[in-house]
Amino acid sequence: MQFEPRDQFEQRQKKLEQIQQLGFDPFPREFRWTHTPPELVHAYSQSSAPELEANRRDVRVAGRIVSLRLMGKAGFAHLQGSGGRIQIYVKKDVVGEKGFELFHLLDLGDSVGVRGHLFRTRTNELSIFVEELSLLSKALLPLPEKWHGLTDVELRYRQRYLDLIANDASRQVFATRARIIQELRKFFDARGYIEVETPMMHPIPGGATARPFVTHHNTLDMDLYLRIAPELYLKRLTVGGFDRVYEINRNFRNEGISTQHNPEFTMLEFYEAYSNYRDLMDLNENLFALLATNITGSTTVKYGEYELDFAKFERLSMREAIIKYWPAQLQPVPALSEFSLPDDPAAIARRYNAWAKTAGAPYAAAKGNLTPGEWTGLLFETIAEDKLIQPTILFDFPIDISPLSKQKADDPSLVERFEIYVAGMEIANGFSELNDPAEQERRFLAQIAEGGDESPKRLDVDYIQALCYGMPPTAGEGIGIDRLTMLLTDSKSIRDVILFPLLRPELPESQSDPPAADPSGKA
RNA sequence: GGACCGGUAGCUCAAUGGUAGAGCAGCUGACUCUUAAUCAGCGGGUUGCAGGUUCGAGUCCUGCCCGGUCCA
Repeated sequence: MQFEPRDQFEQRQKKLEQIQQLGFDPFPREFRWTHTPPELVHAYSQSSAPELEANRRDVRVAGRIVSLRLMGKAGFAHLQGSGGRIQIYVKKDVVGEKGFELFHLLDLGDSVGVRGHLFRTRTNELSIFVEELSLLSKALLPLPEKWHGLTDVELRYRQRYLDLIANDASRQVFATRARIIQELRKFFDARGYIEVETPMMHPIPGGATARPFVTHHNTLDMDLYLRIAPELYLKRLTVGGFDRVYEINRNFRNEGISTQHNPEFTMLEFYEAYSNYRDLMDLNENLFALLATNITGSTTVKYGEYELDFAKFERLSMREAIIKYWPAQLQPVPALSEFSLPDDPAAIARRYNAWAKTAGAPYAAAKGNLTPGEWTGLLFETIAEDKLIQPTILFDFPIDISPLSKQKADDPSLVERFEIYVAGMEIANGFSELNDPAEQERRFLAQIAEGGDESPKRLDVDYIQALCYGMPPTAGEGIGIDRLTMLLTDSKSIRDVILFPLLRPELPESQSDPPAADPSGKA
């Protein structure tokens, strides 16, 4: 075992041995504490020095040493734990010869426990007057610099534990993420939903259009796919009579990595029988306003340069969004009716692209031949998506890009589907679920016929069979938890809200070298 | 995949093509109310990797690795 910086690592190991020689266990098994550091700071913030002296408070506190000021026969340190820190004062007279020797052998980063009583220093800082000091765990490697913390983003992701120790803001993000998930559970539990867990390994990947990760089960000798979405299993449960179900769990998509994409990401999916997509739109407006208020204290949330207002959602059809954000320099603006004839979306795209080339605007680049609905979707992504900053419900999707949604009664080229966009990001996707097994089979077969990496290879007969037993009219939705957390924590990269985002592994050479004889002659 | 930016001590950062530095952390010593403790002294580098240009490269060129941002 040998890590950089070698000199400090060895120095700390030497101290560890000295601590053992004093008779202390450098890695004891437990410490009984009465308060966390932030609990004390909060509970006694108003207690004056005379009050604390008159009414002695005995406490036992554990934490990591994050600052250390030694002065001859006394010293101060700050203990950090549970997201707060408190100062301790250690005096040789009080802790004794051995206790003070231990204090001198401590380093920044060590975990310690103290027993003592509260007092205030001359500068009025609430502190613990230590009567007994225990080492709880020796840190053999030094912490990042105390003043600037850890700023190297690569190190923050690779060694998240250091980021969490050094950067309180990072700790806060993940604490907030946990509260968001708690709030979501409360919201759905209160509405009579039950939480379920469905398979992460699927024999046929389904429920989304994405390239899956493949793995293999040896005993059954079968390939399995890490799920790209839980959708088809959750809908089997609505067939089974779970009329309101939700699941919060990971999805896996074998695709690119960006500030908005991680190959594994967390999704909330929920299904509600006897409701349609309009009901879910209303539910979302309530949910987002409530979440924003409970998490940030207000329905208006700062995100980068924007003030997002979750109290009001704009509702736009996909076609309306394209028209609304159609470039002003390119006239005439297409009319709504121009999207309905089979050849027209492609024609609109051609006209847009011809202009985009000369204007240097984003290009609606199609891979292969697109159907009219695919053209409409592509036009939306190219022209409008990144303009949807304020919370927006985008609805009326083309059927061609919505294989699991129910058609609109008055226009079978469209489906009862919506997505929620905030800060130019897709946050949620919901629809009235297609529950006609014959129509679902036709759509699956069309997908398979189209081929490609992102299409299913086999018909999910089992799912069609489930629909044949009758699925009630149902509305369902998925909400991306990572992106939602980004919005509510003002984070601009998904990696800042995922504890351990996927990174390319470091070159192994640096740490696998056996320690050789030192050729430099130093030592 | 492409463009641009970055990688220097454990951490945070300097260094016209001309002797690789500072602060923090570390080590030795002093100090019984400090708090970015202070004071005196000391050690610490394959400048991401491999080539090239040059009398001389952290700096310029080429390739590669890792990361970031934007685009596809």
